[in-house]
Amino acid sequence: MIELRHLRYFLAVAEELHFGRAAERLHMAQPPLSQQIRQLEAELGFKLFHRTRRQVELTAAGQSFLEDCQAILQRLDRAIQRGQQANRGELGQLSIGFVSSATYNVLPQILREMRIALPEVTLKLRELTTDQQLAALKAGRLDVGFVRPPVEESGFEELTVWREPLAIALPASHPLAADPEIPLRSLTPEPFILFPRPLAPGLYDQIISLCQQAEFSPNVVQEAVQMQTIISLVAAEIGVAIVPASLENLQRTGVVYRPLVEPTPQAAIALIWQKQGRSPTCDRFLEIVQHLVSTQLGSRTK
Amino acid sequence: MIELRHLRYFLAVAEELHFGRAAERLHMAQPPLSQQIRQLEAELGFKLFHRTRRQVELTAAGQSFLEDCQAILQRLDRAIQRGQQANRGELGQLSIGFVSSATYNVLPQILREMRIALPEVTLKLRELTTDQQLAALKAGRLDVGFVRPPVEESGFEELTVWREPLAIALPASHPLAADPEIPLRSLTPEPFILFPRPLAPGLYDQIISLCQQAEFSPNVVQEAVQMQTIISLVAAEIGVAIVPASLENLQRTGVVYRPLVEPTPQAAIALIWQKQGRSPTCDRFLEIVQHLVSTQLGSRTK
DNA sequence: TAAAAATACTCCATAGGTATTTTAT
DNA sequence: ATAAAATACCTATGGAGTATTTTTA
Repeated sequence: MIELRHLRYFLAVAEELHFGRAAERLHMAQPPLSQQIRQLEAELGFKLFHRTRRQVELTAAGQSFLEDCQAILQRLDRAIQRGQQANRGELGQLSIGFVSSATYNVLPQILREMRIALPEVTLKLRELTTDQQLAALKAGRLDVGFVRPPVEESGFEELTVWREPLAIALPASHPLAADPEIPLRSLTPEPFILFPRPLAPGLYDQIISLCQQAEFSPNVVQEAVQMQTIISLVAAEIGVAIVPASLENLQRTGVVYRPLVEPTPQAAIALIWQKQGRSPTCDRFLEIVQHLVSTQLGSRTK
Repeated sequence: MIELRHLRYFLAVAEELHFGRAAERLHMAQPPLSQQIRQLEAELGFKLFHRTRRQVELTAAGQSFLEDCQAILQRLDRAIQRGQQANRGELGQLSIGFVSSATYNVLPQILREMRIALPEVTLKLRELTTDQQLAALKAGRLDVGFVRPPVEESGFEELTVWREPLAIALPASHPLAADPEIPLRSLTPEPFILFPRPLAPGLYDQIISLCQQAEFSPNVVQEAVQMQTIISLVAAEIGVAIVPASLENLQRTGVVYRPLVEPTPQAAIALIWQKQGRSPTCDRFLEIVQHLVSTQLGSRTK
């Protein structure tokens, strides 16, 4: 059976064209080297060298085999390198889920950082709702997810990466748009646009309870799944919406964002991942996000 | 030190994802297999498998390494195949020298045959004079040569691959061109075009002695190295030339070829090669030419 | 408790060493 | 006569086997 030993020995002899010197280079005696080459030739079924006692030279077949051998040994070195890289999480791919609103706050900076720190990692980005992400994480189709907390499921770890107040999105033509900030109670008679509760129950409940503190129940005239759609409906003057403040990064003609006079609950985005069975790539990603949160994103929290 | 054994074992375990079954497939016991994989992991510096006693699965690094391993083992198989091919002379390259006139008789068919029989052999064709070929053969820059005999040098083997009579090339406007064949003596007053003797002494001497049998010495007004040039000079009405009959395959307006009335010596082309140090490719080529000569070229000899 | 991998040990095949011979220059 | 590879023989490392233990689902 051919072993790498044979190839390494052959390479040395082919380069030195001298069994004695090759053996020296390999830190071994000459007879076992001769023996191993002989054995290799027997396995291959052809002679590698013309031996004329006084000088050794490659046969045509030996020349051909030499080139392949060099490539094979080189390839093995590369394979080891790449394995070690993958082991350090510097190679591979990472499936990341995110709620649409994450596009307007944490995602851009995190992706930028990833491209710098782990350029060889391919990111698979999938916009999904919080519950879709939970399902995908459990099925192993996602490595991490940016969701709207709370997450009730067990088996997950969680890191809050973003906190922000709520704000009002209203049509630019609306009379209240003239004010720099808006008391919640003044929205009592307004038609509201909201997303279906199962989509992000935490955020949904925060919005409803905020209204209830102002002693009214929002008059929901339209539901929409994506934040972009909600804002489009506001632009169409269907109604107003209470949204996370970072949505103001989604500029759209006909829509203005105004802060609330009252203190609002903080809408959070959390990064979640499975406690067990993480890939090294995933670990490296978590380290990077953790570092970002503690240095930059964390301090920006409003 | 990593050996192919390790890679083969790893491949089996990675495919079976089960040490017991993999060991079975490898016709060995399970403990030494576990040991070898463990050893491989130690050499590599990273874990290949997540072992949870009840199930084995590849790590990310293991996945990466697996792909490379498959490629490496496949490449080795191919390397052996190619080495064996080269050993049989079905792979490699062959440097072939030839005198310009060989282009008009033996070369085309031999090259055609080579392309069919040994398509993987790259032919390096070099048009050289007989003496240049001898020098190149001795220096190892040529494997074989098609020359004009005789070859005086020792250390060569020789095979006559072509014999042909001599013929007259003369301007179409020449009065003798009207005759179907020409008596040599009628050329006595003509200006002759000939090549320098060292270029092909055998053929040169044949031409001169032919003239002397007709009791004249040719009046050489112009020398030229290549057959093409000689024919061009005939077309330009500089003179007439005695050439190997197969030159009629070099049709050129203004030139006609006529046989001689007298029997002429046979101009031969021989294939020569060094007695020692031939490559397998060269041997295969010689076999093919030998076969062609004995079946087709030989019987065509005029 | 049952299935599978790891551990402990034993053995022998063979890689590699030493001494010597052969061979070609 | 000499340099270099081949041959002969020996040694001991380590690959592979058997028996057993450990682990977790």
